[in-house]
Amino acid sequence: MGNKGENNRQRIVSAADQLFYRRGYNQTSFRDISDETGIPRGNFYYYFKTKEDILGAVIDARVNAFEEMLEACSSSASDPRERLLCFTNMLSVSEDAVLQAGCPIGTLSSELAKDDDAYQEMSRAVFTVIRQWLVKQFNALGSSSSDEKAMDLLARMQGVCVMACAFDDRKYLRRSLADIQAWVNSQTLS
Amino acid sequence: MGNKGENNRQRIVSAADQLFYRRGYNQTSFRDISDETGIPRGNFYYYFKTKEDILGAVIDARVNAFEEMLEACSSSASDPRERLLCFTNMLSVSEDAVLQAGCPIGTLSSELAKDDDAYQEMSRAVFTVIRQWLVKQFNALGSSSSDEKAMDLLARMQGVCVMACAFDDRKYLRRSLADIQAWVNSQTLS
DNA sequence: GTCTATAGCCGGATAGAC
DNA sequence: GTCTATCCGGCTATAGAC
Repeated sequence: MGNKGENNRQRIVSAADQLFYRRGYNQTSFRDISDETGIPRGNFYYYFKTKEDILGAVIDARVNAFEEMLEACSSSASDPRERLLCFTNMLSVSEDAVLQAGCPIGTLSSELAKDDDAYQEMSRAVFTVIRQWLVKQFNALGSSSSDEKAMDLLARMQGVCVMACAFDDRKYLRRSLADIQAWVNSQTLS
Repeated sequence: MGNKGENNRQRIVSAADQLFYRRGYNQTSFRDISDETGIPRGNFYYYFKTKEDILGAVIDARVNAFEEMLEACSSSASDPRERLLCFTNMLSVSEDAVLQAGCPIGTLSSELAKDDDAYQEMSRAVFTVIRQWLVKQFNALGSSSSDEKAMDLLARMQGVCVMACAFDDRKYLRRSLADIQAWVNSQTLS
């Protein structure tokens, strides 16, 4: 009952997470994950039944990571606008990664939409966690149609990621984040 | 000197175009294109040296198709706002496809960003054609910072495509297109 | 639990007959 | 120009020793 196995499992998920982001799910092979972790290819099947199962574990890990991040934003301020700014600031913290590979959630979702349908529903979970948290913040601001605003904010950030990555344009990314944050600040507390 | 060869070449590019859109570039095999066209796999190498060359031809075809489409929008109206609305209406015309596979330009760009760098620059060409046309229209409206507005409009449309596809949400897509078009209409002719 | 070897399949690419 | 047969390598997945 040692937890060495759990360590290895986590290391596989963590490496797969990074690789799925930087190369894409379909373009990441077991060999890549093996090279990254030093764990032999054959061992993966002790922890996971299929590659799809690894994808599921990666998505679970991302859901957890975003839940923690959103919780941290919730804790960092009581003003919902401040919380929303904390969330959008992700685009600044991850600037280099966004320019190179886009948004991890958006690009995975777009990729999986072209594979089997079951995959796409898995990836939607990450968006859903964020969407619901955003709805809470807009509700706290007394907004009408909070879900629409949540979707609008998500869409705006996704669009900025797509374009910033497509043109590898750091200035555009920074300007657009500033625009988004100005919009958030304009959301009045009724 | 028959043009039968040119026909086959076009049929390959056309089938590849569709498949790259619906399944992704990396997930489309020569076998897929062969099944779709009835042209044997081996023949592809008479028309193209590598799969990458087929990608190049597909991107060229898309550039041409968008140039024609934008030209049609230019011809359809003299009011730049009307022209911009004509362009954004693409999201309505391609509703089903967008819900299933996202934006053909954006998703290809995101996919290729994770492959070799050279690929990504190829795919940027399609965005660039549209971007320049949009700048012209905003200039005609007397806008300041037309390029920023062009990028903002593109980003907004990209974001809507990502989210509409992720949630397979037709209502959201329609509402967001209406929002975008309202924004276009609010761009005053100075 | 860990590791090696390998099966079985499919990918892009090539050779060469017609 | 068209088509078939095939090479070679990489992929996921499995078998089985330790």
